[in-house]
Amino acid sequence: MARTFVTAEEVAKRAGVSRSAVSRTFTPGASVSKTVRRKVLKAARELGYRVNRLAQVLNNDRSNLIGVVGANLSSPFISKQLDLLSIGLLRQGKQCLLLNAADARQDIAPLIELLFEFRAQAIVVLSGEPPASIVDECIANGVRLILINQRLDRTDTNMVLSDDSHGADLAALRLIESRCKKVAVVTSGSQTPAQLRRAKAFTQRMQAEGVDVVAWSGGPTSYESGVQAGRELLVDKAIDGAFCVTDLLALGFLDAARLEMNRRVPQDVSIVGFDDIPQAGWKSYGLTTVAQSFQALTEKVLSALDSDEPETRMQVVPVTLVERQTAR
Amino acid sequence: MARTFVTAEEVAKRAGVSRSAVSRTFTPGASVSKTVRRKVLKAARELGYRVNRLAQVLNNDRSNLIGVVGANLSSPFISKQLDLLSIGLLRQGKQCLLLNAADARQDIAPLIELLFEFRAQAIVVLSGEPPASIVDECIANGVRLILINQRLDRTDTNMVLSDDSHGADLAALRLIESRCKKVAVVTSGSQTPAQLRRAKAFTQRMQAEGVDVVAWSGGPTSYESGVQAGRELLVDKAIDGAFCVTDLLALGFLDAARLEMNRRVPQDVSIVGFDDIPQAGWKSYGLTTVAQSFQALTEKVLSALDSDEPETRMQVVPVTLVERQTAR
DNA sequence: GTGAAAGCGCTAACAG
DNA sequence: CTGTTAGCGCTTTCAC
Repeated sequence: MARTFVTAEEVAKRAGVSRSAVSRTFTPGASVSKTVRRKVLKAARELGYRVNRLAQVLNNDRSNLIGVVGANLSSPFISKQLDLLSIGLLRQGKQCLLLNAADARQDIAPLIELLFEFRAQAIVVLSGEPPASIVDECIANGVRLILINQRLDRTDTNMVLSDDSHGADLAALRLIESRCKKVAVVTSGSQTPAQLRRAKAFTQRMQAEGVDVVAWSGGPTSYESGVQAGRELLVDKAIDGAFCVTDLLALGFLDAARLEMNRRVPQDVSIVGFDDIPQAGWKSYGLTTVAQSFQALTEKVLSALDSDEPETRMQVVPVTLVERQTAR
Repeated sequence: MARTFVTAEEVAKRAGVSRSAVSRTFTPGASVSKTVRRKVLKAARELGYRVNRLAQVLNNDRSNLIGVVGANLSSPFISKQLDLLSIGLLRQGKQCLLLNAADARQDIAPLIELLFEFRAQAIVVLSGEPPASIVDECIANGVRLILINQRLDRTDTNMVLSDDSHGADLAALRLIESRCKKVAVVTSGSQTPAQLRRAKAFTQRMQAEGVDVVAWSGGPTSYESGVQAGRELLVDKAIDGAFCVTDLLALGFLDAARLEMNRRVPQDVSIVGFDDIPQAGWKSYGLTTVAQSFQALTEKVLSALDSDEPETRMQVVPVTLVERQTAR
């Protein structure tokens, strides 16, 4: 079993040229004669040579490594983001170093530290909130930091986020249109900043309109938590509407309403979600929800990564209400 | 602004010791005196020093980088695998270099080449089939290759896969138990080897039992393709059972059956899926399905990565039938 | 236990 | 255009 990779030196020897000639052949804008180039490529092919990017970086200091940290990678929402992001990165010729925070409450600071050690050029945070000290260090070391759906109160970081408050407002207006008298707002126990923003904006609007709102919160951000919420809340026969700050919660709530608590949706209770994950569109659900544009979010992230000097610090991506069948 | 990272040399200077002392301090099994160590650590902290792993690798040649290539990263099945895998890797102190093949038909060879350039220690293939030449090169360069749910006809590669044929057999037996007379077997148009194995084993068993089987195939591996299959197949009133080689297909089929084709499930038609993705357990579905153990699959992969000399080349993970409500 | 010095594989600045 | 010569940041003999 051959152990070590072929080096440029070996290629040079075989091709009968200098090391630098080899290097140049594999450097985009270098000047090499056709003949030398051909000889080198031939030798390289025969030997199975590949540049060692790690060694390359040592000189360049452009690692092309983009750190991606996030938790809950199998949730429909996050996985979609990751999918689009990783495709885009590859297209930009960048590599994606993925660090899974395992669960959202875990401190992501150590992961970011690790990314420093790999000299990541930029770090994209899909979920979790980096402590201020880390943000400072990113800046100090020239590592670009991009936060998704995270709103930090500082102007020196890139943030791209969906318009949560407006989305929540759309949801509120829709439920008002349904003539709801008493609505629930359900969040998960992990109360991320985004969830909080949505719940708050929703509640404000509803109360402004004189509608009763009861808040529920608990469990992880999952289908099951939604079921639980439905089970507990719908004991109250007066509740005729619900805003679940996440589709996963909404889908669980919907199932609990119909299949356990014996409610007709939307006749007895109107339900609105947030995210527009694929499952929201499945025929058994047809969830009315506030759609985040995964595509748009990802594009903003990618362009922030690509530009040399990021002019925009906070980019808010618009959301839209997707009307399906769960709101009267 | 693109400030450069602090180097070991600077730390050495500040601590008043040699470079080597610094290096030793950050090398697990090295011999440094308490005092020197303390001085170094102090200086390092003050300066915000981090070892440069990239430079480290140049000497070590243990990059700790594990390449992961796959397509369809947002499908419930793949994303779950990736989630578990990335958590496990981190726990093993390895880093995950993620390359998204964008779509399954894309050749993954170039991605693997790229991984070579990064001197990945091992490569895990979540989906897609690497050409033989690439497999050879992995071996030649001492890069361990691990294929998930891929059955290559060679003994020099690590493969971990679910027991597809047995799973398909379980599905067949279950439908026979339902007294089905004419069943459909639905695969997606991308006909992966795994799908083919399932369909084949199922068909064989059914025909052996004298049951009529009609095959359907089309579209990507998605919910929508399942819907399409249901729509087209259930025009035939005689069909009273279906085996969808993937849960995503099964869920779509189920919805089409109930909501479009006016069938009661399981009374009129029994449906069995494969995978056991989270959605299969959602109350609106309650899909009877063959469960792959994501956990077990991942564990095998992780242990194959961890062991120095992989003894087992092909590891088959058992599957189980999860009885819910879609089979009579 | 410690420093000096020699690489790891590559790129870049500098003569020719 | 090409080879020679320095490094990039780190680890690792090897003497002391």
